[in-house]
Amino acid sequence: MKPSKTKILIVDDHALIRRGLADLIRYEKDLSVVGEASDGEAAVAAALELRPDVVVMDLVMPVMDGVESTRRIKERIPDAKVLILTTFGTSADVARAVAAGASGAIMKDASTDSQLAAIREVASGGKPFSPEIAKAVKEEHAPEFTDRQRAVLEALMRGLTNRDIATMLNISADAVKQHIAAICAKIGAANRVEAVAIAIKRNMLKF
Amino acid sequence: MKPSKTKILIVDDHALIRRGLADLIRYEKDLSVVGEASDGEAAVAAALELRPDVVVMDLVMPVMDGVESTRRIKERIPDAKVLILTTFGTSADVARAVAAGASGAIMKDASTDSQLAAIREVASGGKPFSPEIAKAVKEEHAPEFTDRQRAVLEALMRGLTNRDIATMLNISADAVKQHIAAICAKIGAANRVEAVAIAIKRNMLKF
DNA sequence: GGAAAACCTCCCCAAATGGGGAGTATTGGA
DNA sequence: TCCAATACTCCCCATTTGGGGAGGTTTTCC
Repeated sequence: MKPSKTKILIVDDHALIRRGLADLIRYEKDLSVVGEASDGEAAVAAALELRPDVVVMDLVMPVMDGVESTRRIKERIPDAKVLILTTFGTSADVARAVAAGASGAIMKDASTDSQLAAIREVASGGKPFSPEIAKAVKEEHAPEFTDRQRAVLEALMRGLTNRDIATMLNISADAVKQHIAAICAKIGAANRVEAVAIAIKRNMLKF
Repeated sequence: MKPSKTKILIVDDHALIRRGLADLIRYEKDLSVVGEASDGEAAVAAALELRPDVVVMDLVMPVMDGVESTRRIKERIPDAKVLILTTFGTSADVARAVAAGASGAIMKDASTDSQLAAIREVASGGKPFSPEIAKAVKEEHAPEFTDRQRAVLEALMRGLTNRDIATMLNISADAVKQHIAAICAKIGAANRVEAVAIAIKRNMLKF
């Protein structure tokens, strides 16, 4: 019996990405794809059944996203390592996925060599991060919004005025103004318009 | 000599997607990957050299995007068919790519079967579109912006005031207001804030 | 216990915005 | 040729906004 291969579960809603990754891993002697899943919920089920060493996980998926799926997998199988595969280095979701138990994150457009290296690194207990992601996480320093700020931002996105938002949240219009000022200060926007643009760009808002 | 295979050029900045697509095509007797490119500029050069029958083209890429690359390839090699491979069915870029000469468009998250079918269909002169894309293109009915409106929208996104934009474009602030009103009317936004949010969501703005 | 952060109230005021209306010029298609 | 669309000018006026400042509460963390 040869030394056992690292068992990998691939989770991505794009068949092409799954196929690319599987093909990439196929030629590696120490790695082996044991299963694939196309959404977060299926990933949890597959992980429970297949007991992979490493789960390569996309973030944006239907049914259940990568963050929630990571959380559930780590809850039930703490030994499984999760490597996030992301398109956007600037996403706050990466930080949330790490908080949920992910061991590392790599860009989808990184070289296949560095992707393989990242898989091996999480397998051996390391915490690999793409330079872009490390930079983004460090620089942005999680300028996370409070619940209130997020609620205001979502209302702004829908074109509501301060008065509308105030009514919706049962607070005064002045309070809304202060929330908006806090949001702008936090992300360096000149006004509500830029604030919404920046928040959407940085994936800080669901839509 | 067997009947010649359809020659395919793969253009995508994600190595995993290129690999997935190449692996997908490898097992098809009538199709053959003759080359790959990771950006729009390289795609033009590769197309000129390799003379592919079909170019499978991503839209979002560094250096030169898929729309411009499609335009240049069709200019020089009118016989080459371009099949757009897109993540977002709602993108106005798809409509622009078709205007630039693309023969069809398929979603990245479609089944591999339908992706292969789309490749064969463009090769034989057809115009395949994913149901989502056809629907989006039809429903949205191309609420395309004029150049002016796009310029204003991009300025709004950066948090500029009407006066700032007026100065930038060398027009009056009132003209800017009218452009904004036209934008809002076109996409059904209540004000500039929602307009920016909608435009970004629908991928009508580069950022 | 005290500082910090989040959240809220009210006030004032200047600037920005949005919604009218009224008119001119240019362009491109029916 | 005329109509529609685009693009611009100016005007008025009500509403919205941003930026102050000056309080108050609660929760959380050191």
